[in-house]
Amino acid sequence: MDKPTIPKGTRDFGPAQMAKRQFIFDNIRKVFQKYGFQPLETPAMENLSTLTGKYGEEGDQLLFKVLNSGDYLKDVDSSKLETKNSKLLTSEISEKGLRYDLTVPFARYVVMNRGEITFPFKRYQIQPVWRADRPQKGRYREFYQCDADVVGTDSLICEAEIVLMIKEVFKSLGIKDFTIKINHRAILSGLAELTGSQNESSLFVAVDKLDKIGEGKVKEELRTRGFEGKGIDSVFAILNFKGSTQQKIDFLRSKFSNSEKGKKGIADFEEVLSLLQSYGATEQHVEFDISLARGLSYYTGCIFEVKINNVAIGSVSGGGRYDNLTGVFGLPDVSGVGISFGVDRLYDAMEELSLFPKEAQATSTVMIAHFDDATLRYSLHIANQLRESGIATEVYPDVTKLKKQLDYANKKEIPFVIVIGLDEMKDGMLTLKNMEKGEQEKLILKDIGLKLAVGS
RNA sequence: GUGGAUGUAGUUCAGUUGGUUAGAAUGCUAGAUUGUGAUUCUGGAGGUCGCGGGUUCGAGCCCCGUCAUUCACCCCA
Repeated sequence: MDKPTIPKGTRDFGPAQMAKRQFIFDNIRKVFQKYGFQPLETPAMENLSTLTGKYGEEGDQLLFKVLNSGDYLKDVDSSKLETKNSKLLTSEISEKGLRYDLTVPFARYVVMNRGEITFPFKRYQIQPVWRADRPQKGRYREFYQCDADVVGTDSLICEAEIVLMIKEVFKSLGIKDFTIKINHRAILSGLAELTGSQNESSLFVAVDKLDKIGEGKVKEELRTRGFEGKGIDSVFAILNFKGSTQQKIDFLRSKFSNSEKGKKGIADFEEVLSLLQSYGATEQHVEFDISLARGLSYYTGCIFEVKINNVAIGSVSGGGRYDNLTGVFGLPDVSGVGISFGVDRLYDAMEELSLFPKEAQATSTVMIAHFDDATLRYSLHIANQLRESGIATEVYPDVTKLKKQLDYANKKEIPFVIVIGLDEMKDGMLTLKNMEKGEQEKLILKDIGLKLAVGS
């Protein structure tokens, strides 16, 4: 029998990891709720027809597909089997797939429940998603996303509040050095117009790699994709412009005098900045990045991406506005905007930066050690009273040497141990040991309760 | 889908031009300490060297295959 394993790109999370992950989830959830978002869960599986075609051709290949139940080959036309064409066969033997992100299932939900939903609808969703690509650093086949989206309004207040939420989430997690990159798809469209090419998406994909592969390679890629030298030069004249946000805006405005799209993008972006000011927020952490494109093709307005500085991991959060997402499900003209936090990458980054606070390593506050059946039995009602005061308490369940019990408490990083022997049982003065300092004192239960309640 | 790297104790790794019985640290366990952990000292358990084949008198080491892990590309959060 081989040792058991788990599938590539998946992970188990032990108690220590879970405590830290919960810390991240809890903080994100609190922020989402504070901004008026309500929870939603959707199934792990969606109909394949819901998922395919939403993420581009590459995305379709990364979908995990679920085989039909029962004898799934029985009714397949044998001539189709003979072709060995897996794409052709997929639709015959699989009609369900694991969700690839949370936005598309959300759009599906909105369309299905349009009658009951009050718009604007603000929902958050914290669930795993699956992608069948090859795992590497910061990339998993199963990972959690924390999404907050608003649909049914095109108010730029939503964009501004997304920026505020990002700031709050990072503040609560203790991450100080991060950058919120913002751009607007219409600005990119304006850029595309300058090249005179119709091939917008190729331009976006190439430009998005700018900070990763550099100007030379981006130009090379654009050339091989059929962009003209003059157009490329005009794009880079803009991309290479250095200056403050306001200077960038002014510069772009001069370039976009003939571009309706470009002008619209700039106006939106300026409005978001102005709204942030009205909230009393600063532009700290916010960067106008004209090269930011983001891959998902459904974005149409402002786009966001958050990077933690000085950590070699991809972006930990991203989002944007999409005007047409519900359109593919038959509900046009519903605009939405959303943000997604990648918990797994946040975890990796925070671990690398040693940012998890002590509280995130949740364990019992106190353990009760004892010597024999009588003291063990006596310790049970002590435990009960401590728990009634809201103190996380555990009793060492076996009668064994004190050394072993303390060893256990030490390994679990339980900060306090109450030692109960015959003496303690007689006079009610319990021995409270502080495991960190190694000190101990004798106290009555009530005082121990007070002390631990304050400490925890 | 493409390319590189790595597979030796529970874990992290060492292992000489191929040479006899494969090591260390850490962890685990028992004791020094019959009411005190994380530090100290002593003992013990723990390995089909990923798997299959080949070369050789002899393979952890060389060759071929295979599987797994991992990094990068493509792509993407």
